[in-house]
Amino acid sequence: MESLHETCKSRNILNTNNRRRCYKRKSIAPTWEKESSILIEDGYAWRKYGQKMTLHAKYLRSYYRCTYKTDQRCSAMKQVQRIQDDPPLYRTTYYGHHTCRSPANQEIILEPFSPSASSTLLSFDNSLHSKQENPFPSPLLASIKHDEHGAQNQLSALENLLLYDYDISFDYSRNATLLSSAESVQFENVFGQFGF
DNA sequence: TATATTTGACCGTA
DNA sequence: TACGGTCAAATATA
Repeated sequence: MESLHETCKSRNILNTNNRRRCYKRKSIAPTWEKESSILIEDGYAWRKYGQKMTLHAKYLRSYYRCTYKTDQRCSAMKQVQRIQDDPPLYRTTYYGHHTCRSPANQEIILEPFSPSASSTLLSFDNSLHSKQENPFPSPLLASIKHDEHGAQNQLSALENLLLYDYDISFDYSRNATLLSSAESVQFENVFGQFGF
């Protein structure tokens, strides 16, 4: 297989200092996508490598890749697009999976939910069939780690829900709602069960 | 000094 | 050819 560098050389495409650049663009489908009223810290180390104003968007789109992309060949990337101003709403799209083992993701400790935030919408791609394909633990699951005792059974039940092709909206009034299943089901006091 | 972000230009794809 | 994704030099920050 020809390397990118060799491809560039063979095509006479040069690099910096009067040289042109050559790179491959991703052609992969998003791993998953999330909309949130807050910019949730997902526990991974991201490095911003660009931002762009897109045609039909009112706000800049930011491009991030894993900090350990070069060190550990981690291919994870994400895009953050602000889609609404009031209330603030962001769409985060993830591409690829983290293959890095960094201090940041060996022990994921996330910020607690902001009480002022109204809701978080998680949407899972059809290709998402296992927990391992989730690019990072859900904020809910990560937060539950703080509760060392109990909640394991309930956690498993919720975890299973997360693995299905549902849109689940968690709000901070301690309710969780299935958004896209055939039946609209609301889980009362979900967070209460976990001691939130 | 090392690392991260900004920013304009380059490049691939539709 | 327009648009969006990426590069990399310049700049900012710790």
